[in-house]
Amino acid sequence: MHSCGVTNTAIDLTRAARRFHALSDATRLGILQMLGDGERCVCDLQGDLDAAQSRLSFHLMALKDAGLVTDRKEARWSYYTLMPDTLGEMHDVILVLGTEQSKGRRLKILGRCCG
Amino acid sequence: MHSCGVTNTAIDLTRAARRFHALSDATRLGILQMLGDGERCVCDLQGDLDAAQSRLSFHLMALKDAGLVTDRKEARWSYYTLMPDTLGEMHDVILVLGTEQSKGRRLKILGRCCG
DNA sequence: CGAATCCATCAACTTCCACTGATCAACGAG
DNA sequence: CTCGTTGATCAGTGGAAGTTGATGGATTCG
Repeated sequence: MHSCGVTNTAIDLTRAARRFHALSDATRLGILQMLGDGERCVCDLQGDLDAAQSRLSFHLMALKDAGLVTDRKEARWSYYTLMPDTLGEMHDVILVLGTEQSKGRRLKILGRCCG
Repeated sequence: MHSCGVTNTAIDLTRAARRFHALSDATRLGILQMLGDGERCVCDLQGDLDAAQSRLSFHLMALKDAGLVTDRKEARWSYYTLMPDTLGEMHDVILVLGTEQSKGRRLKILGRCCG
């Protein structure tokens, strides 16, 4: 699946583009950052990100469509969580992008990782 | 700078968003993929990506603005090259996003990487 | 039940992107 | 010098994406 094994892998560019689009907004990145600490309900995010409710809902939907988060309803609240595997896939796409054929460059990008 | 060391690092979300935006288009990802094999002139890309010249120019500009590629002029031609460090930074942003405070989750995303 | 909270959804509007076709500057070749 | 090639840039256009404010459904609490 997604490992640092960076195989040849013909990437689905359209799919990847859609996902990167989900990351191309500061509000959405802010949401992901908060979710990095664990599950959050919308009202929490609303307070911390100082965003109108409908705006937040819009961005959460975008993240959900991209497969970057999931939601869960409990009582009145909707809780959102990261889907770490998707971030993992995207991380791999970036690695592959910089490297395709050249193993040498790959290691350079990886830095001291996977050394 | 960008290493798998994934430090705390307050990320500049706006800057990151702008960069991810550059990756949010299949044509641009295609360009990056081709540049993974090494420097290319615009006319090469044009042939292989089957894109109109002004369209290509537009996307190359977007990639350049995002710091993902550089260009070099020689005679009649413009040659474009990847800037691997920028891809490296973005790769780190993704890692940090999934992790912020939680070291445990970080390792999970990294998979077998960084042991 | 009635009031309040949480959140998704909708319509209206604005802003931003991507694409096309045209033009133009730079360069090299004949 | 003239012509063909390379590629940047520009104006115009259609459509997608983001924002706001309002509405309504679901749920909880008094």
